[in-house]
Amino acid sequence: MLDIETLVIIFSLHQGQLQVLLCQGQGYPRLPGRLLQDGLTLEDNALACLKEHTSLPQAYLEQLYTYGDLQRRTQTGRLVSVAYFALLASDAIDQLPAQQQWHPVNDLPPLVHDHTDIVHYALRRLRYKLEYSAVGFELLPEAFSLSELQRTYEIILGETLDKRNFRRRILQAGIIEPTPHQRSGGEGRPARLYRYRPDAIAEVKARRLFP
Amino acid sequence: MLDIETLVIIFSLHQGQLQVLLCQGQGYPRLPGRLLQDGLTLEDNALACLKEHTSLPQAYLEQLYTYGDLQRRTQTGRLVSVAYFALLASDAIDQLPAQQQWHPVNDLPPLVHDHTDIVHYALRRLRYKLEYSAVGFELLPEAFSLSELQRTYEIILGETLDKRNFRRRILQAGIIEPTPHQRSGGEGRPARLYRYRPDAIAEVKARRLFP
DNA sequence: GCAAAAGTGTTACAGTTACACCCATGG
DNA sequence: CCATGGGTGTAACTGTAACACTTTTGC
Repeated sequence: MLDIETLVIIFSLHQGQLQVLLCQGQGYPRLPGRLLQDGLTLEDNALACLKEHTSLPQAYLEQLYTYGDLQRRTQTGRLVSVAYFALLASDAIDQLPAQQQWHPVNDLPPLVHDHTDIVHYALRRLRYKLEYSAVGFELLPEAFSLSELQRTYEIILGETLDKRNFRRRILQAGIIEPTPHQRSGGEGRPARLYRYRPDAIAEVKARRLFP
Repeated sequence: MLDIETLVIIFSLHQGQLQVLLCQGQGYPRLPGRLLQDGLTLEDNALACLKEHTSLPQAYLEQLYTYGDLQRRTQTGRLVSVAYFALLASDAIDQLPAQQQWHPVNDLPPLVHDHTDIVHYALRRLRYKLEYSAVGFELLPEAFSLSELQRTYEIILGETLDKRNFRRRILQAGIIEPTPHQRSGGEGRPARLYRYRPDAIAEVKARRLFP
């Protein structure tokens, strides 16, 4: 007997940290998963899994890797796991039932099977992808300030960035545009809000290093 | 009924071109594939597929993508295809039965299903990977000259590279080392042979472009 | 000695990094 | 008026790209 499941590593920003959604497994927490349903593509099945756990029908979703080792089994037989990772916008999170099990990716409890390795691999891919594509916006609301964007990058990359250099580069890249609005209400000077330009080229070709 | 197959896009250099191994499909040529066998991991199944078609037990092998749309079917039911790409060293090729169906990747015949798209995606990944990892060596024999290495890069990338810059960068990266041997017998001055340093770090972190 | 491929450095330019102060608002 | 976060430019440096001639071998 052979089964396929989709696993989804669901990332979001929360309390200044990158967090992952976990659910109850056998003994240990585990990644949300769902057996592949007849009539659904792999991606639709992953989206259905996302919806089961967050009620959100849509999100940035990308295939990560397919795991097919022999330890991977259901009760009845062999299992192959197709892992996806998802990025949730922080404003979407705030509207959730709030009884979710979010865990900071830097401080995960032990997980079932190899799920810890899978999360770490997803994080590696996310960091890597941040460096040559515009994927960081997926974690922010539609309108955001440059400081919020910079904080997002810093949280994911785990390092601080220079404010002036960050702004210059992100604006020169032409992938965001100012909106007429400002974020006021907080302390300090109100920030101009920007939005991602949907017509911008999503992936900027990185300069070749080698050779 | 649900089945899993592994597909393998087998690349090699041949006659100054990057070529792909195809086999006979229904009406059109197709990529080598093999239904997942009980007791084999996905990767071992892909290796078994490679061995069926080339008699080579080993090669550079990397998972590419898993295709799970609804058009993908066997006679009996649904099919999910886990695609891998393989790189064969050019000296290994020369020892093959030679009745293989190699096709230049730039001049493919029409293929069954979406196999043409899969090959093009594999090529994109190969090109991309060449820019930040040492994967180019996998297509060469163990000992190679710098000119041969440069030609390999030029063929895959589809552009010419500056000889002096190429040499400086590849040597500075410290990923190859000279051997005491030379390649003589051809026309012109004999070339010093180099080999890949197995202790070198395989992936060089590309400079971040963004931001 | 000539054809053919191997090998070798320097200079101009572009992109990256480092760095400190003034501005607008709310309380 | 002061605390808080927003916003701005320049100079040194580092890495990249462009470029032409000499060397070694076989015939």
